[in-house]
Amino acid sequence: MVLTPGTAAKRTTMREVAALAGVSLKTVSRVINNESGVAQATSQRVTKAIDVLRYVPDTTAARLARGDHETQTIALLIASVDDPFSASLFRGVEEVAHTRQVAVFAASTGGDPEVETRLVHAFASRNVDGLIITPTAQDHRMLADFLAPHMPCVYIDRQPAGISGDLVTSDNRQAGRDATQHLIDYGHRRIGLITDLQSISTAVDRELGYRDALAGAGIEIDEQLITHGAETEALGEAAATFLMGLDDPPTALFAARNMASIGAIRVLRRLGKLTSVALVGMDRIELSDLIEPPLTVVTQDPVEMGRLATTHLFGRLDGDDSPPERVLVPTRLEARGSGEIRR
Amino acid sequence: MVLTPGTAAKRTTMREVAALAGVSLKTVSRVINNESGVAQATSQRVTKAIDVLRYVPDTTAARLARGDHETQTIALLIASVDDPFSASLFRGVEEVAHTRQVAVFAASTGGDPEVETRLVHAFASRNVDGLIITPTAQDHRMLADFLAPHMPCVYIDRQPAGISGDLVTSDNRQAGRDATQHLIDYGHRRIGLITDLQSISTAVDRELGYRDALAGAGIEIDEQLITHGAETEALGEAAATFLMGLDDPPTALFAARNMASIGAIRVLRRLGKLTSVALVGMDRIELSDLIEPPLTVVTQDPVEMGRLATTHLFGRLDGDDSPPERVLVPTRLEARGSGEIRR
DNA sequence: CTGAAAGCGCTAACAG
DNA sequence: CTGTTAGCGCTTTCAG
Repeated sequence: MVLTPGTAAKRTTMREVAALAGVSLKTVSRVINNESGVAQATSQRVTKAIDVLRYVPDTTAARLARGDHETQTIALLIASVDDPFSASLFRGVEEVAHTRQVAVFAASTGGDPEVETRLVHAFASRNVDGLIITPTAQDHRMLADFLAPHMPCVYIDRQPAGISGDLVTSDNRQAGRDATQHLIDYGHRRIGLITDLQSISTAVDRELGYRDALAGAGIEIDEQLITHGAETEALGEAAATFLMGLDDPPTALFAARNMASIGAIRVLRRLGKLTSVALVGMDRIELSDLIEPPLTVVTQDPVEMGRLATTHLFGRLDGDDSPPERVLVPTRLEARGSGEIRR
Repeated sequence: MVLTPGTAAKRTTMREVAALAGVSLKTVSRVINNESGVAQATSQRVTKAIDVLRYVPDTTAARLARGDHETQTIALLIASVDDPFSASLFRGVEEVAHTRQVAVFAASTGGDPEVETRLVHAFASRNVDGLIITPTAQDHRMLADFLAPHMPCVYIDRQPAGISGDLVTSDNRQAGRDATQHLIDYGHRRIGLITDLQSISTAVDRELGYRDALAGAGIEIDEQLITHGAETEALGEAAATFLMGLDDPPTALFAARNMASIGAIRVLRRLGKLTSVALVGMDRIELSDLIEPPLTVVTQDPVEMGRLATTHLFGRLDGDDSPPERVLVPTRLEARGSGEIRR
């Protein structure tokens, strides 16, 4: 069967269905919406006409007519739809959204505040019921102010700058503490930290956890061992290279971001130090259990984060007007080898 | 700054803006749409009112009024938003969609025909301008028939069963040929094939390529060496275990799917045969260059596939009504170690 | 330069 | 059980 591809066609309207079925508009409306009180025969004539004309109701017009302000649509703004962590957030969001028949627009901000703003406006004018956003480094006061009266927004993964809205995030400080403590437990005192931009709340929190653990163990902090800005694999490599090139290099590394972890592995492998320098990475990374030694990581649960954020958003849509809430999702250290190398 | 979360609120309407600015509806409409012929002063009063009321135009109503049938929205149905290959398709789609200010709904079918059908209907009634679908194994005649008059659809990755619509796919047969020929070149004659369900066109094509190469080399095909259904990592493992357990086991494996590749690696590693049995995998897999030996793969270019499909879809939306087209995207064999183990 | 009237595709409220 | 009227938020005529 070969179909003509069919360009943007004019849609069949309810009026045409009514005409073909020989009934009024309202009757068609009734059968579409399963309203009671339509005779079997009439209903069947209408259904037939719908089939013949391949009629698809215009929910958009229905919503308008109903004076209903819900579009059953939400938008998700993430770093990139292509990034495994973000994609898992999406998965969780989708799971919960589907239970409500809510469709989700997803888009990548690429961490660019301008893109983020443009996307928020684009989705707002499309009447999404709410938003879930991984905020960029920008000050979010303007954006939140813009959204506040119109539509609920739940932030996910990162704390937005300058405001306090609903937030679902990992317990990043604890993650940093756990990773660092684990390395301390294996005898390390010079632990290099490879983390993201300081404008990103997760990076800040993980660093705080790192500092907590060192302070708790009475280890003086060497600021030289703390690097920032490992946004990409390449920058992670650069940071690891820098650290390992120090006069008194660290005996262990905590790579506090998935990309940074991969960069660190590459550098250690290149230097032949994969089995002598301890490494704790972050996030689940495909195949990281098959390298030698398998990578010890602190994992987050992005799917659950997505679920929680969406549930929260729906709560707001259902009228929950309690103060903004902060949901902390626990992380887990998974010891698999690379983090258990003694000094 | 603490904001009241703000539940689903009633939006400001154009009428209210007009009232506040002391002008008519139409004047507000004019400034919103940048129509010429509005006095500076008037325009400014309106802009002010818009700001004060935080008015966001309802594009949905605008479209309805305009009799415009484009919503600047498309839908993407993929296996899972969480799967790396699918996510990259999405990335490509997004890239092109954004150049047109088109928003994209994305959703996972999970390979379930019922879910797929439900999603198609859900998006159709939301008036998406078009669809991009990775078809499930189902017969697509019904679905295509349903869509044909209303909205263009481009299939991506897999050939839909029973119909011939626009399709963007990798040259899977060539991929299968390349992988197999590569192993033959390294002296192998017993090559195990781990591939997906036979209802999936990509799996069938890769198998055809496998058969082509063997036939071309005059090697008789041992049907025992051909396994199907490796949809998941676990099933990939099962297949590899089965193959390696044969009386006369293969000396090389072609794992024709990303998940299958990972499963095969695990099995070979477990058997201590990672360096003695040659392995060619499929698709880019994070860290697969860091295992020992690094994984040789045939890679696809999903981002480019996403771009092409979207460009194609927009072509249809712009009135291109030429016959359905099949776009083949080349694949590339990347030799990195595991595939260059001689018999 | 600005406004009033009509109507997009649909549903609500009320009739019959 | 079914139809009529009005109107959602906006844009298009077409007049001022």
